[in-house]
Amino acid sequence: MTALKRIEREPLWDLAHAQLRDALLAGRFEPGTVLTLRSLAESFGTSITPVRDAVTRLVAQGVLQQGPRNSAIVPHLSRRELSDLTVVRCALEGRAAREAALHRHDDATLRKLQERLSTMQSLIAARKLESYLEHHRKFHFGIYAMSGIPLLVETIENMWLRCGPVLSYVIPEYVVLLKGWDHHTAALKAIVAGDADGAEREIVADISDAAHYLASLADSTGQLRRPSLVTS
Amino acid sequence: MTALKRIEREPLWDLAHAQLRDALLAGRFEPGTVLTLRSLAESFGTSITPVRDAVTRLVAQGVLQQGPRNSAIVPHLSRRELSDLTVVRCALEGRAAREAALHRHDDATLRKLQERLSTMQSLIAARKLESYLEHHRKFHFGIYAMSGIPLLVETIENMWLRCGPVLSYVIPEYVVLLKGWDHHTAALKAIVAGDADGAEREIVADISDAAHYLASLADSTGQLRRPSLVTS
DNA sequence: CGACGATGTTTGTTATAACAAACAACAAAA
DNA sequence: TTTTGTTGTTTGTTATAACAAACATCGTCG
Repeated sequence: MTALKRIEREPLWDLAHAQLRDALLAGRFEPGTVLTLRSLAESFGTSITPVRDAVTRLVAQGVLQQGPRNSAIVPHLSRRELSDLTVVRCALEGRAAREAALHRHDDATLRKLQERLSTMQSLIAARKLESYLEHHRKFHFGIYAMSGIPLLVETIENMWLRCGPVLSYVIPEYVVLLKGWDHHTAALKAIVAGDADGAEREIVADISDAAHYLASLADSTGQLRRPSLVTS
Repeated sequence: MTALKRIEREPLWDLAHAQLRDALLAGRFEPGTVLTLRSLAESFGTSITPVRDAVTRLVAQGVLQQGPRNSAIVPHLSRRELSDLTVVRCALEGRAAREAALHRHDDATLRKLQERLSTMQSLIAARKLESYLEHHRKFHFGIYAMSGIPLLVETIENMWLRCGPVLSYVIPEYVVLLKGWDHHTAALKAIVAGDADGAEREIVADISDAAHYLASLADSTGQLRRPSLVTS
C-alpha cells in the first residue's frame, strides 16, 4: 500500500463545534440568544445530529448555558460571574506563570514572545485593535504553554471561552486607555529572570486590572453588555 | 392553576451520563477499556443516541479520553499526568480553601463539617473504608462550597473526575497508613479562625501528600494501576 | 510456510422520522 | 374586557437505518 494518506478527516460536528466556538469567542452572538438546533443545522447545511453533538459539547464545557427546556442559550455575564471568573483565572493563570518562571526555556520561544510583544505595542500605537486581540491571546497562552502542563493550559482555555465575548469587545478600548502592556512586559521579564513570585504577581495584576475595568462597565442590573457595537 | 406538578423529568442521556460518571469515579472500569456506543446502549436498554450524548459530554469534560477513531476510552493515568493534576488541584482547591476562610459562615454548616470529620475518624478506626470515600469527598467539597464561588467548585469537581478511579482504590489504604486526617482538621480549624494562609496551606499539603503517596505506587512505565483489587 | 489481498464484522457518523412537551395564537364564554 | 380552552407550531429527544472507515479473519498465491 503506497497510500500515506493519513486522511484524518474531521467529522462534521467537529467543524460545527469549531465554528460555534469561534463565533462565541468573537462575540458574534448577542447574550441571551437561544440557539435552536434546527436553525443552526440549516445555517451549517447539515442535519441536526452534528450540531446537537457540538452544542452538547459546548454546554458541557460551560461555554453555553442550558436554558429551561434544555435549550442552549449564549450566556449573559453578570458582574458576579465575572468576579468569580476572575478569581479562578488568577489562581490558574498565576500558577501557570509561576511554573513557567521555574523552568528554563529555549531562546527561540522567548524571542518569539518578545517579538509578539513589540508587535502588540506597535498595533496599539497604530490603533489596529482588531488584530491586537489575536496577539493578546497568543501572548498569554504562549506564557501558559511554557508551564509545561497541558492540563493547566486546557483549563485556562476553558475559562477564556466563558468570558470570551466580553473580552472581545472591551479589551481593545481598555488597552488603549490604560498602560496595559506594562504587566505583559514585566511578566515576561520575570519569567526570563526566573522570578516566580514576580511572574505570578504581574499576570494576576493584568487579569485583575482588566476585570476591574470591565466591572465598572456593568449596568444597574449587574449585566455586562456590549458598550457601543458600531456595526459596519 | 392547581398544577404544582413541576415535572422536571430528566432525559435519558442525563441518566446515562450520571451512571457513567459514577462508574468512572468508583473505578468500575479498567483503564484502557474502549467504551463502544452499542454495548453501552444495550446495557442501558436504550438506543445509541442518548449514550452518544453522554459520552460526548464526558469526553468534552476530559473525563474520557478519545481514542484513534474518535472512540471513547477510559484513560490511563500516568505519573506525569498525576503530577500535572496535582498542580492544578493545589492551585484550585488551595484558592477555594483560602476564599472559604475569608468569609463568615453559619454555625450549622460548620458544625455539619465537624460532625462529618468525626464520623470519618470513627470510620477509619473501624476500618470501614468503603463508606469513608464518600465522606472524604463530601468533606472536601463542603469546604469548597464555602468559598461561595460555584465556578470554582465546578472546576474542582472536573479535576476530581479525571483522577477519580485512582483515588478510589488508593485513598483507603493510604488514609489508614498515614495520619491523613491531620490536614483535614487543621484546614477546618484554620477556616473557622479566618486564617486564609493556614487553610490554603493545609489543603495543599493534604493534596500533595496523597499525590506523593500515589506517585510512589507507579510501575516502571509510569502507569498507575490498581494495586490489589480483591474482587469479592 | 509465509505474505498479501479479499471479505465480513465492528463501530462511529449522519440523516431522517416519529414523539412529546412547551409556547403562541386565536376564539369563545363569563 | 378578561379569562380560559383549543389548536397549531416550535423544539428538544429518541429510535432507526444507511454509510464509511478500520479491524479481523481467512483464503490464495508466491
